[in-house]
Amino acid sequence: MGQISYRQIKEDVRSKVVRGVWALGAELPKEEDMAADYGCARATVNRALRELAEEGLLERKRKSGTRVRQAPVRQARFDIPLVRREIESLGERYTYRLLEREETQAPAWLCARMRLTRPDPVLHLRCLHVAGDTHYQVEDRWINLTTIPAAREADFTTQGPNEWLIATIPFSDVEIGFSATAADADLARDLGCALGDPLFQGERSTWLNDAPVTYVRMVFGRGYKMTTRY
Amino acid sequence: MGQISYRQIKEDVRSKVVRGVWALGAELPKEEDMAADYGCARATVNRALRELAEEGLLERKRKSGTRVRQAPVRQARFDIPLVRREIESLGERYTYRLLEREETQAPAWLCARMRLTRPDPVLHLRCLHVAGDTHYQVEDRWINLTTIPAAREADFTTQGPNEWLIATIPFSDVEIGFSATAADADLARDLGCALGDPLFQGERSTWLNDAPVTYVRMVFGRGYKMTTRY
DNA sequence: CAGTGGTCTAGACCACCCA
DNA sequence: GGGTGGTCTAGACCACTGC
Repeated sequence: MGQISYRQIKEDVRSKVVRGVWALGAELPKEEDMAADYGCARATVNRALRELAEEGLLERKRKSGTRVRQAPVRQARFDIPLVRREIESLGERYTYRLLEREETQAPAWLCARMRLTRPDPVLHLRCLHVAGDTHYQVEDRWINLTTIPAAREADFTTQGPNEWLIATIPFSDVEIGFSATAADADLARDLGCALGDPLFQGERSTWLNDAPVTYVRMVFGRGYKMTTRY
Repeated sequence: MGQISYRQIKEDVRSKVVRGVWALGAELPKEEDMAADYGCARATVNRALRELAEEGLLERKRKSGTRVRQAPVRQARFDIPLVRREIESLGERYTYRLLEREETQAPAWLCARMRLTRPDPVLHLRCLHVAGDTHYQVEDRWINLTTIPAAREADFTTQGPNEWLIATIPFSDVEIGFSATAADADLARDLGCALGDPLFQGERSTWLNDAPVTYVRMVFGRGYKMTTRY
């Protein structure tokens, strides 16, 4: 007879919840008893239950025990891949183009986004990522030159700033947000859509130990949908 | 002297990566050696490294060892709370209104979304979630009456279908997606925005062991942004 | 204060996978 | 084939928290 794995226990518990054996809010046996039932060590049950709790299915408290969450926390995990990889994994040819490059001082709205107290010098890049013939994403990138002076010397005409940054700078904190926006004249031109079209956009600010690194606004072509399953 | 915890090891490793002690792509010592360095059991190091790998910072392979990911997988986790809780946590008063209710057969596009082979009978609800005075979200809900016949008897005039479903039906599989859409006449009226305004929307399909449960389209009021940090 | 989960240990065997 | 991570065990002590 083989040992039971924590994965099997996870599946078994999940199934019992889904089948209604354990209703929402119901209390599960304590780890020790479950270990005896499964004929395994408590640590094995512990790992299974701990991971299910992390996934949001269970709720655990010392002393009071383990119960099925009343309102399962529905948390979604999205992979945020490199645009290039995303496009290549679609089977399309990836093309990159630098549209604009300027050195300037951080405008007020950017100071707010990057939590700057002074208008630091920044490198502003505007890039286009193309999938096959489709204009896939416009990347509006702002790099803090006080934190990352090396960005001044980098060549962004063949490699996107995202890839350069990832390969060069580690980061410690990230703030990310998704929303809808209307295509302005620039976006309509660069993404090949109509003025005012609704577009999906992501914004991300990155810090390295409180030092502001970069802010990026990624606007996707019409009809883009960010999906996941679990 | 106290024992070292797996959390401390996680922080230490994270810090070494961020400080560049271990560069991107670099190989870490093997678990056994690290355990000796930290003066703890291998299982403790294992848990720390395993979790860091799960978070996307490290990459582990049997035989070849543990290395720092070249392109840290940037995965974002979003909590998908109940609208009511989301609004209440903003300190606003939550109001709910049922706008429309009809029993019908699943149209073709819905069959595709819910992976139906036949046009099952469905309950279609259109609801409004209000935060204070602001029209926060329009919920377009379709419940499969073959899978969930009890929905026919449920009263959705005071409680939103989302809350009812969560309290009533477990689920096993979820597909979720976010995108941008333009306000049509109905949305403009219900959300109090202009025709054609760009709106952020989420869609979610849910199954219970391959049985289609529900599909929902949630369209948020102007300017909504879904954010997270890590 | 007592019960339950949280974590650590020391050791073992196994599975995978690169060389 | 051998090295590395993956997992399990049996036992221990601890930390939190409801009673």
